[in-house]
Amino acid sequence: MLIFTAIKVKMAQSQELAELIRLHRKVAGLSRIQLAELAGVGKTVIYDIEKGKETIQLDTLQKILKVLNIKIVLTSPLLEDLQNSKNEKG
Amino acid sequence: MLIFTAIKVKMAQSQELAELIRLHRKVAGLSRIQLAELAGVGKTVIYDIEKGKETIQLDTLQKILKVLNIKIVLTSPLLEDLQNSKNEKG
DNA sequence: TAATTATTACTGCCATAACAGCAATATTAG
DNA sequence: CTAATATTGCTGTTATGGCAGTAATAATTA
Repeated sequence: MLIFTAIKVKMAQSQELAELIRLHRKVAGLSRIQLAELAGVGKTVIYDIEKGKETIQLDTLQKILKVLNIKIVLTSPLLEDLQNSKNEKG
Repeated sequence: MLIFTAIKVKMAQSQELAELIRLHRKVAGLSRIQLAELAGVGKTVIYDIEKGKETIQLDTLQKILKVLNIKIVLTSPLLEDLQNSKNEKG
């Protein structure tokens, strides 16, 4: 488990999707095939993503992220404003 | 600008991508064509997304989100642990 | 109201994402 | 070490996402 220590720093900063997936998969103790089966996608997609492909489809990515317990959060100034004005009421 | 008030609640909860994009586009005062041109994608994609298509490609989505100033953040228990142990050092 | 312009909805075509299958490369057991 | 197993890397094929062009609809103006 120590092997990952090196990756950690890089990971947390870069947010590179490829390494994010790879790290989570490794920590979960899954092979690409296992992850693919759990996510209900082909094994090639896992390979592609970890190779850095950015043109994968959103729903495919979501299936994979779900298995790895990774959440996608969308934020924006507008959304934060809405969130605030909701608490304050208007 | 009040017209959006109704959407707000639904929006903030559902995080539905379609409405998220649509709202941001409207607030920015952009037509689909304008948004498409700014993002460097075809107009059809905007139409598809706002229609609820989930099989768009990640890079295409990112181009659009960038124009609308929406950020994608990925979170997970593992990532939070790494973040914490980084501050405490080990 | 009709005419004009802008925006949105739809369709066929082409490039390619996702797939299955196979080759190459670790990893483990004897 | 070799054999057996697991994992990863790669390729050809196929279904489809993204595109340009067009039709339909909505908004604007006279």
